[in-house]
Amino acid sequence: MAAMHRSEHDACRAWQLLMKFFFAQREHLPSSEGEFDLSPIQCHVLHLIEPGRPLPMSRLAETLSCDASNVTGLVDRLESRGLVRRQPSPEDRRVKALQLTPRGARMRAQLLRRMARRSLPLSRLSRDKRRTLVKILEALVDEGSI
Amino acid sequence: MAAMHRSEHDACRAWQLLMKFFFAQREHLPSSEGEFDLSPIQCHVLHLIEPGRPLPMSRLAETLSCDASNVTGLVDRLESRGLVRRQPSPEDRRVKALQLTPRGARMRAQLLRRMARRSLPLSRLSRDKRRTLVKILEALVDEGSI
DNA sequence: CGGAGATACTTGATTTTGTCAACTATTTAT
DNA sequence: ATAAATAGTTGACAAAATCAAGTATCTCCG
Repeated sequence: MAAMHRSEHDACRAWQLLMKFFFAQREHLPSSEGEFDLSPIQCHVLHLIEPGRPLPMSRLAETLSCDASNVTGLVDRLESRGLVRRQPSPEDRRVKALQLTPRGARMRAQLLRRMARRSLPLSRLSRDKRRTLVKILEALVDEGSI
Repeated sequence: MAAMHRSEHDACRAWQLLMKFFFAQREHLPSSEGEFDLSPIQCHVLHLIEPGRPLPMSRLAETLSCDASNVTGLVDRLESRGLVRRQPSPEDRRVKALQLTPRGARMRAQLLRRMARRSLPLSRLSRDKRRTLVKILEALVDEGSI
């Protein structure tokens, strides 16, 4: 620890903080407020499927860094609640793309609104910090290359 | 979505990016490289127990925003691997404080070193950005108040 | 002092997440 | 045309998470 370079130390610290934030944030997730009955992961999946932008299951597995069979299970549960639909792709009949049902889209919108609301840790940041954070994270997640 | 204020939009985006980063990160976790046989959560718990700083199980449950019984299970598994010890507190005989065993401390150190080195996305950031990120996350997680 | 209520942790039942290996169907590449 | 790769599913199972109920201990108040 003492022998750690400054840059290493920062990377390490950033990792720890991100993990802490991840867990801390679950407390504020709509899931724990009863009105939705969604787990944190289900919330995240709903967030990842943008309305009108079908998402192949394989891409979801990639984004979640998990096994494809896990995605099958996640989607099974979301589908059984009528939030998501599997749509077979015309170009490649192996792939099934995920689409929000109208109910799923409504739920997602509610979710986003709820997460953005006041008094959550994120909204307590100054505007500048929030914009800076977004920029740094965009670089990290490397969304530009998609 | 269209009706969302700019600040809400940023908070929302930051939330999505943080979640994405969290999942992307798991791919690079030591757990998935075989040499340790620890799940991401076990890594995080190990990270949270600082050597020489016994951590009451209730505080761990708080930090993880989860039920106490979940912590019991997590600690059971870590204890059975000889990484962690439950130490009954002398002042309050209800609480059990978690301590790293020598083996646990070694594992934790390795973990930190490994997390800092690796070609993680984090190390691609400039030094300045990394420092800024750490500062903003500290504000988010509100560690100052501890 | 003594009991009421709060707190820390455990146990048992149950659901959800997550992994792996094996399988089907389809596509790509040789 | 065949072989190899890819997308998804299934089944078996471990790990993570929740809830309700229970034990032990502590705190506080009359």
